[in-house]
Amino acid sequence: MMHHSFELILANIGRHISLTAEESSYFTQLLRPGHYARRELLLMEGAVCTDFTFIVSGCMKSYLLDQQQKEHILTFAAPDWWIADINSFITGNPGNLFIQAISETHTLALSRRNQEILLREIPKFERCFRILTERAFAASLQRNIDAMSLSALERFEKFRLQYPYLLSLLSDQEIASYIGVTPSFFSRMLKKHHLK
Amino acid sequence: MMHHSFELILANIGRHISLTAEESSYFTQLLRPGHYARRELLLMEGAVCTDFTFIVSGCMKSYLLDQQQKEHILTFAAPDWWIADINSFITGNPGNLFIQAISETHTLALSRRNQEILLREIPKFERCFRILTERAFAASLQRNIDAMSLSALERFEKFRLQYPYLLSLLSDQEIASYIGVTPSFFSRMLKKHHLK
DNA sequence: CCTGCAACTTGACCTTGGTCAAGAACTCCA
DNA sequence: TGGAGTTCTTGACCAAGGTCAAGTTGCAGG
Repeated sequence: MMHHSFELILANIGRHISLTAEESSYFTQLLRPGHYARRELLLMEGAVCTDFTFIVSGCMKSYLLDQQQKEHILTFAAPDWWIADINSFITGNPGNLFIQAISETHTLALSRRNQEILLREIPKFERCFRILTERAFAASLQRNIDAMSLSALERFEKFRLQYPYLLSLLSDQEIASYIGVTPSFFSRMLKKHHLK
Repeated sequence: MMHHSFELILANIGRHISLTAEESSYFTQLLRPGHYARRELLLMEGAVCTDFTFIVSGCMKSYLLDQQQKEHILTFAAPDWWIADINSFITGNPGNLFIQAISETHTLALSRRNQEILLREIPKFERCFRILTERAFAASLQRNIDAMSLSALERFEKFRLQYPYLLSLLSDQEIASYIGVTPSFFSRMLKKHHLK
């Protein structure tokens, strides 16, 4: 069963580079399994994000609180995705994001220190992380584009087409926060367009 | 003088990895110098972005036109920065961004093909591009956060503090587009707050 | 030096989405 | 199974920022 829990992450990595059996086990032994209850925090504002975290099951979100303590969701992470406060992770400085479990979640964490060891011992992981980062970067740019050029309704339509799986896991508030509107406006919008 | 034109890019790379003299010259010979007049396009919507482009002097912007043909600026690139339509570059599909020179600009282009050769011949460049991408990714996430949690005025204040150098090169329309407001609102905002 | 276009400004009005507060509807355990 | 907290909905009102069009200013090229 130990073996079983690494299947998803090895498949994830295997999409970008191929590993021998030894390399795979070297890699997996650098991972730290974690378990979070619904609403449990993985990271708090002001803490240094020391881990790059892979979601095995469940779902997490990263968000920040603005000056008025309003929550703004930056990303969701479903199974087979990674989550971190990248800015804090790469600089080593305290971050301003919270990361929280939306439902009961199993994770595998790769610490900064272990990532360095991994990259030194198996340099082809550089390639893997480059590709993962490129994709996440492209997704983030697209979100900037959408925020600038689409209406709230269009952003929601796009979200539901792109992440139908997440829709069922999230509260309306969370979807509203992600697309960048208030819960009350979101509720009105759904009603007006008979989307619920 | 050939040598001189590579100093900036070698310093840029040198911030992340160290290269021998041979590696440096292997790298620079994979670069294609380019020159663009003010307003000249480096990339058009619908074209495949085949190059990762380094700005030696001058300034460029990437932008898209929305359904109503309104321009939205995604990024600026001053000297010592890279610019590309990352999504098109990594997928090889036609992109939806334009890249255009704001002033007369000298560039060094690394094509996708040459990047592959470079990564194969000198694998430590994987690390370099991973780090460059991570930083660009962190900047993009921060922009998402700012778009969600700051007012137009706050976004402008942040922009002028962060990129004072760009302020002098850009028209008000371009700044307005980048911070995500119309030129007329931007003009009113400056006046209201005595910012000009 | 002048002209013609591009950039900026401004007025009047409009739209999208926010605020605050109160009520209705879930749910999750004890 | 029955509260106690969430979450969702809704009304009345508000504010940030957009639209359109008409000036004005500025400046680059002939």
